[in-house]
Amino acid sequence: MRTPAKAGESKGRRLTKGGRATRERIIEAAAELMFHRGVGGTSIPDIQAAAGVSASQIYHYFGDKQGLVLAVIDHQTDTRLAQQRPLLDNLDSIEALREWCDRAGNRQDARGCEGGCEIGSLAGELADSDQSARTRLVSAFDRWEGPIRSGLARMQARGELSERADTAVLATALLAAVQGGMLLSQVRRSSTAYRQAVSAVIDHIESYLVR
Amino acid sequence: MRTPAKAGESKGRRLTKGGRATRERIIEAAAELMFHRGVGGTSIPDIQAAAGVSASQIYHYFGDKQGLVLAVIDHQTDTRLAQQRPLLDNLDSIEALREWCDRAGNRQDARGCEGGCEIGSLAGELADSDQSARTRLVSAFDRWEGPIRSGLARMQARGELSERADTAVLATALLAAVQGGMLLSQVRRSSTAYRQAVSAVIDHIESYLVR
DNA sequence: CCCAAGTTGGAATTGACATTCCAACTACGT
DNA sequence: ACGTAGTTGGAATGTCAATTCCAACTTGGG
Repeated sequence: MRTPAKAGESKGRRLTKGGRATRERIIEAAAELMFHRGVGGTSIPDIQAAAGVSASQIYHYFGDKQGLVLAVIDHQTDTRLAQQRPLLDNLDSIEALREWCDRAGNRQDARGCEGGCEIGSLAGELADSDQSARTRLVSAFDRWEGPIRSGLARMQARGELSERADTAVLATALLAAVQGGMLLSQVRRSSTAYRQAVSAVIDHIESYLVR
Repeated sequence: MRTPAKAGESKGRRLTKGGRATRERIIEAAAELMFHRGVGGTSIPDIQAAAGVSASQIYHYFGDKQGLVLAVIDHQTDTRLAQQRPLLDNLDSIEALREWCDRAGNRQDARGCEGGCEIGSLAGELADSDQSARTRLVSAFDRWEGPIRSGLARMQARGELSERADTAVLATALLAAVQGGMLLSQVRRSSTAYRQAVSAVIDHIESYLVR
């Protein structure tokens, strides 16, 4: 017996090929707008115009604005992580860590340091106001931090990283440096702070290298 | 010859004792609300109710909502920095750094990890949408980072910190760790990430200690 | 005491936004 | 081909926010 599946929840929902495409188009347009103007600064009419759809379509596929926001969080998480692979899955050397961080810095420069981290921005705006959004953001950060920790753990298992190193803590510290660095860069319109913050933490990780 | 001073700009403006009090009351109520609900989530009517003033008073003292937001940024910056003194002005030992960071962590716990950094939250929301807000946020972060760097520089001048240490970079890294750590803590509702992130950077600074 | 300037209340205006509704249209399995 | 279910357009609704206005009240200096 299938759950009735309220409108807007894609689970168990039947979508035609066109429907799926429309749904995607809406999410992408919304993600883009929300990244640049914030969730609160992005209205449904804005999204309608950007995606070229009517209001009823948005409500048909997402139920309400909050539903759309949740979908945007998941979409940004998937997209961002996919973008970082395969680097993200091979962070098991200092060079790999530096390369990975450097890529994000270049990306930030490429867009003139406008906007910070796609996930971090959503987090700052939604963490306190939307409980279900916060939950998804928790898992977004977990999905991000996991591969970092795994890479460090592999280095440690191979004996390259001292046993004294707490890979979980180091992974958290690096993710925090990325987030904080991005925020400072966004405000200062220069990727320098990001690069310095991240580099300092990697230097610290490097200090745990064996021999 | 005095500039005409448009309404809402306090410079050169004549305020009675009561006027100044009202102005302060509005800023404080607005700061509180904006911290909890975000700038976009805080309406003028909300502020009216919280401060116990009428709409005309807000517009009389600040011109428009943006003017009020700018005042809130400055207020939060002043308040936050004042709150951290005298610790902030004496960050010239590893213990002092740890103590200072620890205080912020306890503060975060005390409020159940709701809300992140007062300045960082404003930064995330306003950096891309309000140019003049961004400018003030730049100076807010500079006023914050300055004392950190000064403390480190003093340690270095005293010969406690290696010449190889770049105090400016380390100060930026620490501030970024604070910001990123606060964001993660806010999302995860646990100060652990903040403490770990900040602790890792201080460990790194410690590695530059001479002998 | 008297006026100019500062302060306040509260209603009115204007516009936008989230959301709903329903009628028309289309795809697809049987 | 047929009908159910999915899809779409676009107008209508109700709410609420930002801002303006103006008249009345207070204060402080001369």
